[in-house]
Amino acid sequence: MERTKATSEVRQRILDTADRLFYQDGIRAVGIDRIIAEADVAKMSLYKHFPSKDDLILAVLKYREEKLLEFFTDGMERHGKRTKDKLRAFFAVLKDFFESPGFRGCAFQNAAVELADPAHAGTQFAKDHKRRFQDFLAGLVEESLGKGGAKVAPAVGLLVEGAIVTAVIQGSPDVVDVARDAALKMAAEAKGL
Amino acid sequence: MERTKATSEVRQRILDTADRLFYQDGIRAVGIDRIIAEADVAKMSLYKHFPSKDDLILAVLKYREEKLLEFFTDGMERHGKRTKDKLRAFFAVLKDFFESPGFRGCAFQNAAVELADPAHAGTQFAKDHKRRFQDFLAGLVEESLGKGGAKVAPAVGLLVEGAIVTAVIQGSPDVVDVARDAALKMAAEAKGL
DNA sequence: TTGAAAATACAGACAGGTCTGTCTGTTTGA
DNA sequence: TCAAACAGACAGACCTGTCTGTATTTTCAA
Repeated sequence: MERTKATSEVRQRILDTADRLFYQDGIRAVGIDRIIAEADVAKMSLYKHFPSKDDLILAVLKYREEKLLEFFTDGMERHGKRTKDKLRAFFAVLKDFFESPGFRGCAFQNAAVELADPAHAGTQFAKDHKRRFQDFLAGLVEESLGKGGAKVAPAVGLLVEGAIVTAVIQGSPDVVDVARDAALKMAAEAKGL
Repeated sequence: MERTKATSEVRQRILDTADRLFYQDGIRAVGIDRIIAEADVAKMSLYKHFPSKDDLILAVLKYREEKLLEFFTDGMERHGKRTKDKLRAFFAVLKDFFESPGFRGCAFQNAAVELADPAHAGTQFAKDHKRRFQDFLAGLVEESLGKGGAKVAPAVGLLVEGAIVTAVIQGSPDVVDVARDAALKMAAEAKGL
């Protein structure tokens, strides 16, 4: 297939560079000129693939969600060999995430804060992503607890979100242990009843 | 007295306006020109009170922490008349916060995300604020549970942080109920043991 | 009480830089 | 030949921070 369009190497280079810079320094702090310089492409190439910066932002968020899903599914499989409990494996991957170089929290959360506009497509996407992520997490909890999982999944989600923002602010991944222990305890008690 | 200096009316107007605009639209999205226009002051007046925008940002964060402390202490006293439990009163005030007009999450969290620079004085202050806030919360938990509170306070903190970011993303304050119920349950179980 | 000096604030031009997005023209490779 | 990418000037808006000069208010002494 000569779908050069969809898999254009230039387009991919722009996406990778923008993703890295947006996450590292913030969406508003990174200009188009810097992206094209570091991606080593012409300005018109960028604007051909992404008609505006807002379009690029949205494309980057979609791209990042793909990579994040991959990171978690791969990671859980890796950790799943040692840990039977899916929830425990999830928190192990979350810890990997916190410890990954350049970790600066949840890109979707950050985007929503930076955009500061509920009508922006990026904000909408961030909201949708959080719903999908919560569904994913609720699925894991239910695999561990059965139907009773639906009762504790929302609270586990809050522990995870809280751990993310706290890890960024504190500049330390240690808080993930607090979240994991609390989540496992909640799960154990829900199972006990 | 030279009270004109410390409580200068112009200075206060700048602080109030900048606080409102920074919280509403974001620190980077709000320029000096807009602040002086809405505060109805001259540009040189602003730069006399705050030598740079970074100085203004820091001053606004300090100012906001004062107001936040006031909001919570006042609110807890108000709710405390109906609720004996301090932790329960805290979550009632948190709900008030989520429902306040123009709610857009935690200003310190937002500042840390927007500044995207661990060395920035604003980022440092945000980190310090979170520690103080967590200490405040831990104090409440211990008042409810005695020494056992130290065990659950960190997890309660994560529930609160998670609730804040989730309320913003979802655009709904309802999630505070999830956090409250989970926190009270954790507290009750810690007391039972 | 009055009048001059000093501090404060206002008004707005300006410099030098950045931003997004457009345009023209050239090069490259299939 | 033709589409994609490169190179870079450019417009128009915005940014922070400086500067000059005027007006208002406060202070304090005669």
